[in-house]
Amino acid sequence: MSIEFDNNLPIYLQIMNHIKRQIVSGLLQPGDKIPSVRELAADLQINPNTIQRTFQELEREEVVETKRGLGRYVTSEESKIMAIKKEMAGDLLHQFIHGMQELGFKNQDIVTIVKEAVTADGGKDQKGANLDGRIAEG
Amino acid sequence: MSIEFDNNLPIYLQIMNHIKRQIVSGLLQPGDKIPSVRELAADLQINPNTIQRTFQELEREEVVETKRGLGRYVTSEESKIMAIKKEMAGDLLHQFIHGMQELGFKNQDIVTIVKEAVTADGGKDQKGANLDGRIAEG
Amino acid sequence: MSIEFDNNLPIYLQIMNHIKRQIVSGLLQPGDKIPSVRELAADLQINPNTIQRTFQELEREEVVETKRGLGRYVTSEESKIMAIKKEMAGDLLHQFIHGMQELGFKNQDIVTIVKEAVTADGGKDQKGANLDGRIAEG
Amino acid sequence: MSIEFDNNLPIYLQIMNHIKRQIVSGLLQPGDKIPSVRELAADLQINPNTIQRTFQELEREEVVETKRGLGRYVTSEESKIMAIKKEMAGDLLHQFIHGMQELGFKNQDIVTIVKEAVTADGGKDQKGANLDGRIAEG
DNA sequence: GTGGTCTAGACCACT
DNA sequence: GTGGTCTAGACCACG
Repeated sequence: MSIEFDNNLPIYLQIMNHIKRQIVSGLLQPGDKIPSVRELAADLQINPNTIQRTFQELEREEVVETKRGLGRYVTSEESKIMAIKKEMAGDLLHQFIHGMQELGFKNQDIVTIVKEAVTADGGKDQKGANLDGRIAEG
Repeated sequence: MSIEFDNNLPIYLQIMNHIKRQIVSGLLQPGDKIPSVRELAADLQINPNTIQRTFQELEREEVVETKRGLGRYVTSEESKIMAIKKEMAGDLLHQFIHGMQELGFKNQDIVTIVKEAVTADGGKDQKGANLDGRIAEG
Repeated sequence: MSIEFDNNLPIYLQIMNHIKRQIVSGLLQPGDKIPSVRELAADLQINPNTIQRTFQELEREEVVETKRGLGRYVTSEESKIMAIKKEMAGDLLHQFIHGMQELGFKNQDIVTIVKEAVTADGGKDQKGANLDGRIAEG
Repeated sequence: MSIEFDNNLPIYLQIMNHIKRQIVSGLLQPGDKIPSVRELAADLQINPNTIQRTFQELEREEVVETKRGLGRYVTSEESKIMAIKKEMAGDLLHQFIHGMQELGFKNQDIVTIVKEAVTADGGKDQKGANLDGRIAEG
């Protein structure tokens, strides 16, 4: 595991999101063991306190469970994972559409922009590409 | 002008984004005078220093210009405004598509979800609606 | 007359320096009439109060003199002009050499850099050209 | 660290330049920890907010980096430091030569004046010394 | 301990 | 009246 850290967001949140994404996308399966605090801390070169906080929060959200003396495991409740996926996707969607509307884009434009971005190269590094036409109209 | 403040983000950034959106969406035109520090501070019930910080950052991004002793004005370089709009839209787009891909959605699913969200109700509060089907497949 | 204004320095100071430079370099001769406040204000698109302040300061430095009802004139005391030239040149020189020394340049390097800059193109827009070698050594 | 403050320039800029000079001249090495906000504030008898502002600007220029919870460090990119040194020296050079030319000095005179100033006493307080001859000719 | 943000109130220079 | 800077003191999140 390796993460590019963004200075604006707390590290523990970034790691949290990273793990949630791994779970939601299936990379970590329900019931899988997750690394120990000290292991992950060494791996990511992060203060163990920060990792500890990450896990605390994940536990609070019932994404991982602690088995005493054995370690931490991804929750085996698949419905919980589904709920998280739905929540994360809903947040992304809402934030995107709301944001685009505030910038003055019309709904139809938004769909077109997404379609173009996605067919172009799969979404990597096309920041702003294909946007020019829409903006001129917007 | 009135803003609902979100506790997670610094106030000065929220005001900054608010003004950038007003400019980019055409509500504030190039060359328009923007409120004075004291005026906006009184209006929003925010400390003048915080407003000052907001404007300072907007100036650094060349979105507004100061005319000494007269006040601050929206930049009259329309190309700059276009660039900002493109940047803001590109960021939103990238964040959305990248995020959805990390959650395990396929490109075609992403397009469909956006299309449904947009045709449903115009993008307001549809958090998670219509997502269920796609998630089951993803 | 036209001046490119730098936002960091007060406008009245910039105009002041501009006029002093014109005098010192001979462009304005001792005894020459200088423009009236309202004339210069209109010409430079500057608030007349600012021009007024400019002239006040120039008068305080005895660079210009007012002849009542006739207008303002460049001082006819050539020794005064010489003194100003010497002062301005001395300031420039001191600021330059002191600054370069603080950056870690040796005296011999400073001379070489100036020589190269001056022989290159006369001092315009060669910001940093020919500096590379010296910096590596410095 | 101690600085003589000049009332004309904002304190935060003076501290900024002071630190940049320390870095550029090698007194602070790449990767070195710089004093904390509170520490430097106490040391210089300056309000911590002012120091904060100083560091914020240095960060914007990528001269220092923040490691969250740990402190601030001189950038380890030596090329960046070189670029800063080049920029600072270029600015000094340009300002000096351009200024002297505006005063009516010829290129050869400028070189001679610098040479004399530097050989005289190393650049300290020779304001105007040795200038007289040149000025008479200029 | 570190930096980041915010408030309150003040003074100054400029137009 | 405008923006720019500075002080004093406070609270918070992060590591």
